[in-house]
Amino acid sequence: MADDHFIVRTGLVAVIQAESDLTVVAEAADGAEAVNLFARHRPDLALLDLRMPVKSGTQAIEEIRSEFPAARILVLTAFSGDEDIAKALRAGAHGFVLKSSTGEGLIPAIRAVASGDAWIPRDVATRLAVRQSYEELTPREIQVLREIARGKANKEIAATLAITEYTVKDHLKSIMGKLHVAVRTEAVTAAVQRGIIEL
Amino acid sequence: MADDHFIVRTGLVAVIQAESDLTVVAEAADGAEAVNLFARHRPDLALLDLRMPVKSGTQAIEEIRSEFPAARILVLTAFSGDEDIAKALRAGAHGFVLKSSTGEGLIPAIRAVASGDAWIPRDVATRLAVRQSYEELTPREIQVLREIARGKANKEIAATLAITEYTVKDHLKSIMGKLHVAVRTEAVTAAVQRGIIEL
DNA sequence: GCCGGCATCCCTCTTTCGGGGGACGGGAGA
DNA sequence: TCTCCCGTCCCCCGAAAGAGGGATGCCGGC
Repeated sequence: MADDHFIVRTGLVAVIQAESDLTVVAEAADGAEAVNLFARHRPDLALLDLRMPVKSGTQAIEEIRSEFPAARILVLTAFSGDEDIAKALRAGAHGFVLKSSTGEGLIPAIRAVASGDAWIPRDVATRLAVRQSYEELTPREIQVLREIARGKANKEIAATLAITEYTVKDHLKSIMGKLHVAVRTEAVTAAVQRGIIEL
Repeated sequence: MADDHFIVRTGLVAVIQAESDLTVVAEAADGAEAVNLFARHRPDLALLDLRMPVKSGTQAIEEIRSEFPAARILVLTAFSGDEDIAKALRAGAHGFVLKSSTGEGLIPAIRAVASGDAWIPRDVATRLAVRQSYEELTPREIQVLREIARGKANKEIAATLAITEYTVKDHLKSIMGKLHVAVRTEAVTAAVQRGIIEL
């Protein structure tokens, strides 16, 4: 089980240990630790937070799955832009639990994922459907978007990325088209809400 | 003790009950419940999350302090824009604990605040100092800023707020001046980071 | 071998922003 | 009272931004 908040880990342990057939075999505070501990303990299931220092939950999932293809992985997510969830799914997660859920939400998810089923709450599934209404941004576009979020003008972005202002404007056209927005400011807020970039 | 996440509440209870001289007398899942339970139980200390549904932590603090001026209040905050922290302080909080902190961070804070001292971690104090480097936005300015965050053009904002475009531009000038930024997009990101607006 | 997506460059034109100034009524406080 | 801040309106002007076109080279998949 991995989460960077000590309080949350304590809560999870308390909830899980209350079930006679469930045991927490190891606790990690970041993604890298999670990967190491998984290899050492080979648990029936990994419960991972997505936002963690050192190595993100998504990265941890990828590494665990590449080394142990049979690993069962349940993601614990708080606010989570849809982008994070989609990435975690692509990385190989089998289920999601929202941090706001009660023990009655968590325990069945653990049992389901451990026994080989998937577990995707309806609202998470809905957000994934919404997510599909826009296309994926290319790495270059995300790079440009990050600069825009920092308040840079097209000319400045062109200078830092060593391209012309024309190209920056083209990327921006593409970004706004994909996100279905008309101005750069909204492109930034939409991207933040979807978890494409962070502030 | 109040937090909207069941898992967090469970963790807090576990950590606090482990101390022989500390007891959790009541748990609330939102701000309104927190105010009610405080009035019923009159605890030595209230441990409150800032971001809660129904009624925010800050509102809860205000109401508790206005009814029970001697109430001792410790705030539990996760990421927290500086604005939230400053508001909580003005509302009458006596201390702050970061959600990432361990039991060794939480317990001394509880004891300190309960016994009448303040408890402000160094990094929180630093952020407050940073916060003072910009002036407070007026209600009208925040209203304009919210529209800007939604991607509205000055002309559109003027229409929805029933003022002229000149006035919108003037507010925007003032906003950018106060936040020390040069373009509207950066004004939005700066305001979000500081907790002045949300997305 | 062709097609699509990515990244790049280029041009034009209209609209919007952003910065500078000036002005006024109203309310809160020294 | 006088002053400061808020909210409002107004003007000018240069610099961005956004929308429309067209064009090239490269890579990977069918």
